[in-house]
Amino acid sequence: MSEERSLNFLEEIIENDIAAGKNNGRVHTRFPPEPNGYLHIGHATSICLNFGLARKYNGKCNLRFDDTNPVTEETEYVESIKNDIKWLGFEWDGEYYASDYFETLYEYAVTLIKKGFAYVDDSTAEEIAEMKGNLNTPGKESPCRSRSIEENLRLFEEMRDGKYKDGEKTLRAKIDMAHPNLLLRDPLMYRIKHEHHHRTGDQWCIYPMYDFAHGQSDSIEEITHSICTLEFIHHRPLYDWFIEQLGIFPSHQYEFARRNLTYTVMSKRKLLQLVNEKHVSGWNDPRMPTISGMRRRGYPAAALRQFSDTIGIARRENIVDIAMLEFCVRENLNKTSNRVMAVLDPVKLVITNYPEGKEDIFDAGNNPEDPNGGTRQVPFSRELWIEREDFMEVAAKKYFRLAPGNMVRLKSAYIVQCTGCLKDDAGNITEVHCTYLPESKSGHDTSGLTVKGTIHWVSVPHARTAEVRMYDRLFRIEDPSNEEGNFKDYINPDSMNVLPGVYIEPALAGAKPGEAVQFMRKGYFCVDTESTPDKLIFNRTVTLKDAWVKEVKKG
RNA sequence: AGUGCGAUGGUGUAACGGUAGCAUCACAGACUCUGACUCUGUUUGUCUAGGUUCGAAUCCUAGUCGCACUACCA
Repeated sequence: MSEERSLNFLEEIIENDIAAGKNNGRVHTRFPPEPNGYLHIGHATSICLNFGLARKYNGKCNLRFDDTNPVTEETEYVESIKNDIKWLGFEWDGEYYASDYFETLYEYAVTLIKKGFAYVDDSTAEEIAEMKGNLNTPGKESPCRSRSIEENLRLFEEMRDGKYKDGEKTLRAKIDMAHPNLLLRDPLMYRIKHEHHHRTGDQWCIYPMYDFAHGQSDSIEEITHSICTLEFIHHRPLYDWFIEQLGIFPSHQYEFARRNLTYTVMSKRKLLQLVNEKHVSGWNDPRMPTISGMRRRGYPAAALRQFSDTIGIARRENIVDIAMLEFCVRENLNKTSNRVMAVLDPVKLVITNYPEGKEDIFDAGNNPEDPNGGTRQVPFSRELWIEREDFMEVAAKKYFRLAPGNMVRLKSAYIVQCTGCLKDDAGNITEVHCTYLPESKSGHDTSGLTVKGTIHWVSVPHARTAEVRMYDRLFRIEDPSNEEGNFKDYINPDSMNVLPGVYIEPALAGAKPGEAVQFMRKGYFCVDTESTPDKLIFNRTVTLKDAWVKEVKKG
């Protein structure tokens, strides 16, 4: 039955907490995106982690938008984020916004001022940076540090009332300007921004910094396990300090290593650049590692969940081979997608002993992996389209497709024997000729023959056409971010190859956007969102593994 | 340089003082009306040097290497 699976380090922490009766055994996580961009595969694994942990331990998981910077945040992103999480198959327990807590946060700040743990600083950004010191020299205390509590209270209220311009004053925590952790050298709690906020409008002109919003929001929601990536590890002492001084619910932060993928970039800044500079068509371009891009590409949500599960979770840096993701995609699609025939690079096959005008209709199984997958009808005639690469005038060794004298099975139809080919003046093959064996009809084969090769085909008079977009990796090297020079220098020039007139079998005529199929022997494809009944468009989701390609490469 | 975190096959992840395992990749073979899927097998690993111990990936010491932190971003 089910194998005993070892726990990851977060599950261990949680199980220990439950065993110790911490929080009465309650588990409450949260996924805290900032609504300033689209979610990517890294977020997807974080979503699976946070929601998955809550699910596993009968807990809850909130969705909380970390919207404390009105300059970059927009409602458009809120909607796309919610949509992506739902598509991934998760439901949040509470939908919250850090901006919901602005009033409470303000009161918390007042509390800290009253306790002498915060002060208003008149220093400019440059002065603050100057006084901060650096990695090996301690900082200097601001002249404002010794202001009286009464004055701080008055000034902070005036900041809120809009009496000061952007950057004129800040509220800082009073901790230790000589602390080896730079974040503890009197970090900023509030800054002035006369900006319109996507939810609170013009109600506020002071906004809390991440460090004075995130932990407090966790605490307000009584989050038990606040999970974030490793770069926030230096923030944890500050996270704990604020909670302790405030005496509020003690949420705890735990960090894990973000997961990187080969042949891609993950930072929002770089992704934004790809979009803005039109290297891709948008955030949901099928080559993008965004959730919306992968969805459009045809990656099933279940594959993303499986991927997240498979790669696990740890605290060491890593770069996951994209082959792992592709494996998960293939494994899911193999079980669920119907097989159909499409000829991407066509050459005509003429069956010289098949009467002109005659046709057969074959029932072809939709999915060998699914006994209840049903069948569809596929028309057959004297002239068929086949792949150009399925014929060789002189067969290479181990090549068992069409070549003069060779026999192959036409999938779901007859066995044919190649008799030769026609060429144009330039020597290009224009037609392949063969004869068929009537007694080899699929399902009623009495020929007694077995052939090594089976190829796919589409009947010429019955064929429909579609545009097929052949996608490949966006970058041509494993780790574009770590390479010398600009990451954009490593964009794969062949990341998208559009085939305008691919022949597809007629059963595909009514395919709807989002529908996933396997073009037999060619890969998994899905109908693009831009597809219409008049102009069908397919995206290549992922290729099939191809032992023949490897054989050819070996030479 | 200061502080913190980390180091297990090509990649990801287990082993919590007692047989270095799983997945993927690669390779070889079987099967096949998809050169797919499936099945079988193979190669490849504990950063280094000491120490503790009957026994060390695990504990200790010293080193090496990598990453993060010096935004009024999150």
